[in-house]
Amino acid sequence: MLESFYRQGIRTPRTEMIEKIASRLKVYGHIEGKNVFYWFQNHKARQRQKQKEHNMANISNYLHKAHQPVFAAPRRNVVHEEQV
Amino acid sequence: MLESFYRQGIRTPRTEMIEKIASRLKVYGHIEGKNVFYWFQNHKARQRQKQKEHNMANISNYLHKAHQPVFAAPRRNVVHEEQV
DNA sequence: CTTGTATGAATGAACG
DNA sequence: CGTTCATTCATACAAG
Repeated sequence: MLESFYRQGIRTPRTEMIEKIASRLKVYGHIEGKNVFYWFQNHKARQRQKQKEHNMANISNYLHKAHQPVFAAPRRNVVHEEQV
Repeated sequence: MLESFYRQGIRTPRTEMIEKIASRLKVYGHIEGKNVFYWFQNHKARQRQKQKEHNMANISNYLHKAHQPVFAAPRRNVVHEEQV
């Protein structure tokens, strides 16, 4: 249920929403508002973390295997070539 | 130690007090004034949050379960309506 | 049993 | 000040 809310775009629900969700979850056990709050906090953070690691992996992969320079700006009038 | 200060009523200490506390805490590690400052700021904020959730829980409880024929809710300091 | 991992909780730091 | 973010701690559980 929490994940469905998350998928619907809810990231950092307001206290009101939190309490509403918590009250619906209470049928399954002792759920408090702060539990819901922590869930969203953690889920968002870990989603970001995952995304970050994913990007890092891609970049790393790219730097090691790839062929084209990453930030290759069109060169013009290069007079003296330097080693980088 | 910080909590004892807090319990004694210190909420937003002045720079002078902050530095005094920080200097006493330095024996335990690299404590700076801003660390003490953040501590009081966070502690106060989270104390309020807790209180807020407590109130919300009561309200929620009231709205959902306690359908006693009460006509007036003689509550004061109900932090229920916020921005819309 | 130990090792790895998922997750709730907590807290320092910082933003708007 | 209220809220959000990043990081860490602690624990439960799974894999080996």
